[in-house]
Amino acid sequence: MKRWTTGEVAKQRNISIRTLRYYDQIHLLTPSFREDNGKRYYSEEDLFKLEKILILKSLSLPLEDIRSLLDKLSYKQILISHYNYLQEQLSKWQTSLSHTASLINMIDLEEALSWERVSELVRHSQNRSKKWTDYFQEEEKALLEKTIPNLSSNDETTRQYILLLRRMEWCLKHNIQPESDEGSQIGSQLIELSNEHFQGETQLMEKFWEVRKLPAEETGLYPISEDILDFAERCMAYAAT
Amino acid sequence: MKRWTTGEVAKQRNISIRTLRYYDQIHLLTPSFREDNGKRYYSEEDLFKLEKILILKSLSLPLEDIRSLLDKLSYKQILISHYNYLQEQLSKWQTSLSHTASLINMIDLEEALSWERVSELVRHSQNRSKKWTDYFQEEEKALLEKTIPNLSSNDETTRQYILLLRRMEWCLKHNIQPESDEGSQIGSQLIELSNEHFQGETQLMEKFWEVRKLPAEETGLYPISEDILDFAERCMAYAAT
DNA sequence: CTTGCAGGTGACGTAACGTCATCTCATATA
DNA sequence: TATATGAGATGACGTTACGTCACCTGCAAG
Repeated sequence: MKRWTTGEVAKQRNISIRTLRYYDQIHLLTPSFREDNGKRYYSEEDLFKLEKILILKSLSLPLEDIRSLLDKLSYKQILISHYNYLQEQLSKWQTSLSHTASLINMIDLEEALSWERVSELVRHSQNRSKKWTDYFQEEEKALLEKTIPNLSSNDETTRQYILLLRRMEWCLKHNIQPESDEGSQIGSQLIELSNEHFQGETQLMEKFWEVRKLPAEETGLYPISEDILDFAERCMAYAAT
Repeated sequence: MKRWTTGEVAKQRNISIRTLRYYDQIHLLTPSFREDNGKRYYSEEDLFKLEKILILKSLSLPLEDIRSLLDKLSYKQILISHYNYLQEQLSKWQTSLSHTASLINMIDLEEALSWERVSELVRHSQNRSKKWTDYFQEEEKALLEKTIPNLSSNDETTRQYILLLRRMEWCLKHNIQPESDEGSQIGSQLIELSNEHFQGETQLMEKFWEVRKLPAEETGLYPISEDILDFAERCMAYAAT
């Protein structure tokens, strides 16, 4: 019966030897064999168990929960709770990301950072933090019924639009006409985007309007005026020449 | 000149007293005044600084970085690095989320958990972890050029479609006809979704095809067959009656 | 005089290891 | 044969941003 040393297992599964020793220490994964000198040897069964552990770890489950999962196998309950937890985390990181992007863009536009302004928006969307055990009482329906509104507006297309919107704002501020190199660039990018995901002017504008609500509502920054839509149309007209 | 005690500040900014003491301890925010008995008193200026700290903290910046940001003010560099870091984190959580959803769905379908199968997909998308200092060398262009592909397919619409796809798969497996209550439900939800985001059959199918590549590619599970598209059409036809 | 409250200071605990420093044992080499 | 090397083992401390004791103090109310 083949047995593997810590080093071998570590290399195989691409984890550190320390990790294996730690798992032994907390009795998550105890090797089947131990030589007199203390060397650990892992059986095939052990490797299988390790496999499970790594999978569950990849779900960002805490090791303690993994341990109870491994034998008690009340999979579903715990996985659903975990799913809800992940969503919360995700939206938290998502908020951080969009705030960070906002700050970067503010710097880009060489505005002084107006802390009061940013402060507002941050405090507005402050995350009341829960622990994932809190979700434990929720029933399974949570999975199916739960909508994920905080992720709804973060596809690549939207981001591209936002970037363009910012650029156009900058142009307006600096009195740069749509009939310029910059305007032509913006226009052609708008057209490209529109070709990529839509096929008619109508739908582009529709998307535009959808996006338009975004920055004011979600980031609290850069409310977008009619001027910009006008500017956009002129850019595209100019770029089309 | 007004001065605030720890308790007052804590209540105002909705943080714990311990947090304030900790910030004092690590010299992140030292109150301007100190009574003989040791009581801390914060000035208006202190509150302003605290405000900045809380904002930066909401970007999930580590406190040490916040400290250096507060005076050295090399905002942009550090924010961009941080932005990249957040993206990495986000995609990591995203992966966890979709893996978790996959596992839950496997349980839903009452299949035995085939660890080997899941193992494959987990190992396939194993995150080589970097530290966010690694990004520090990247230039500013990273922000503009960086695409965000790992988020591109996680809007609400897509998720709804995926849920419906799973349900239809389940129906096919259990020989439930599109001309049934279940089928009618699915059909009307499909129509609703389609009305919500598109206005024609053509575009619905387009989106469908786009989504179709998803599960096989991203989750590695449940490759979707022509049968399902057929099933979908019949559901919608039935629901329309 | 006691009670309560609002403040203070250590000190330990947390999750999942990374990173020493130090030790043992077996093998390969000079 | 003496020794250098490598692969293993075992503590023990460090990490982050605080939460949570235990215990002390000063001040006003009952």
